[in-house]
Amino acid sequence: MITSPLFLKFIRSAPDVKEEEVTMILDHFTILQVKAKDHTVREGEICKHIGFVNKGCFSYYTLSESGRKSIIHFAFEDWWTGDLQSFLKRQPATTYWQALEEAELITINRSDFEHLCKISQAFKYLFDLKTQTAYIKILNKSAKDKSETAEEKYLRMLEEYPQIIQRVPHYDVASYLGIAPESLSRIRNKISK
Amino acid sequence: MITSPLFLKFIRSAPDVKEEEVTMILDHFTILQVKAKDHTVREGEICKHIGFVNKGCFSYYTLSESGRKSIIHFAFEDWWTGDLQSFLKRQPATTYWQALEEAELITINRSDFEHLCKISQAFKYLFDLKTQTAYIKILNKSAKDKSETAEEKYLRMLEEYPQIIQRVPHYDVASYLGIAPESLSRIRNKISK
DNA sequence: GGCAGTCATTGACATTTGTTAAGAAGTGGT
DNA sequence: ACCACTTCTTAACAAATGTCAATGACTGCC
Repeated sequence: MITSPLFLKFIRSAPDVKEEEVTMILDHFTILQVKAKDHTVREGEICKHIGFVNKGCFSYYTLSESGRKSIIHFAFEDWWTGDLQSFLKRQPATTYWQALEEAELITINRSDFEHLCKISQAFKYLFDLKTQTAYIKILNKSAKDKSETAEEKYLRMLEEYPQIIQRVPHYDVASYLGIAPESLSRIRNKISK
Repeated sequence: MITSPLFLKFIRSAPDVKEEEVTMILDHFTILQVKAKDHTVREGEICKHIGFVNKGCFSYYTLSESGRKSIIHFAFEDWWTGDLQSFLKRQPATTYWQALEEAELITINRSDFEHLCKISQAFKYLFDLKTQTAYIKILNKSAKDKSETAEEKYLRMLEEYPQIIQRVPHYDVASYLGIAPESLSRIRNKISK
């Protein structure tokens, strides 16, 4: 039985959800311990489960043809992990998901997910809302990424996710910002003065 | 009564949808003619309706504090328009939506939308799927935008949306690519050789 | 037809960022 | 404690992009 307060809070945030339904939802999930640097999804594989980050943090990225890593985003506590396209459509994944620290995921597999969506209005609601919110967020981010300089992006990141620079290797932060690690160093140096 | 083949095709793409339900869905929509350069949404306003682009094309963008325009994307035939966050949450919009050509929208207002989602499983399904697909698309795009040069982004845009460069002012294309109009000119000049 | 305004292009120059290489600092394993 | 390895930083130079200014093409209006 899942007891994570973080996850419980998330489930109970659905409108008018009864404890009976909460319990039923929880029953569909499993705890998964992930070691630092392990991948939970790799390109080409079918993503078998999505997971709620109860502890730790993940990066998700793509590799270009030339082998260049491009970090799309990080997932900290309270976020979901997994290649959505691969999970939902049972297609090969196009992204990698890697734990940057020892982590704990609260996971659900594809068939349990489908079943749960059918029997729980609350869970379906939460999932669709999460997708909607994430979509709106990345649209806004996309606009800012186009108009800001690297330094402005870095400062905005510090405001929005001050934990990133502490918990994530700087070369991954640089990739997330779309710049070279050396450029990030320069920017940090300039700011510290 | 809406007769647009494009819109009908979209509605009928829902699984197991009967003609009765299709008719009911259509009844919730209204045709809106939009003149070139008119805005359907402005920052600060509540977005009253979302619209299916039956004809024409739109740009949607944000204005930074310094007044700088930043094009998030374009919407051609078969896309939806409207500030989703504003529409769904009844909050002031953060984006502008502008017709770049004379256009025709098939629109629905907020309360009809809510009603329709409740009475039509098919419509709710189509809307959530559209959001999901758009989300996945922009995630993939976000990754590429970070790792590609401006020239690569321009070439990719030409492959994915060859119509853009014909139908949209180049300074808007440049903004969409996140570069200065002069840089776009240079890239086009270089490629044409 | 002429005029004003907008848009795309070009060139010169400044600024930013990438690349390459080197070294310093930190980390983990034995 | 030592070594190997990774990460971060710095410097010098190259490449890409932004900025500013000027020009020509085009459009719509009177």
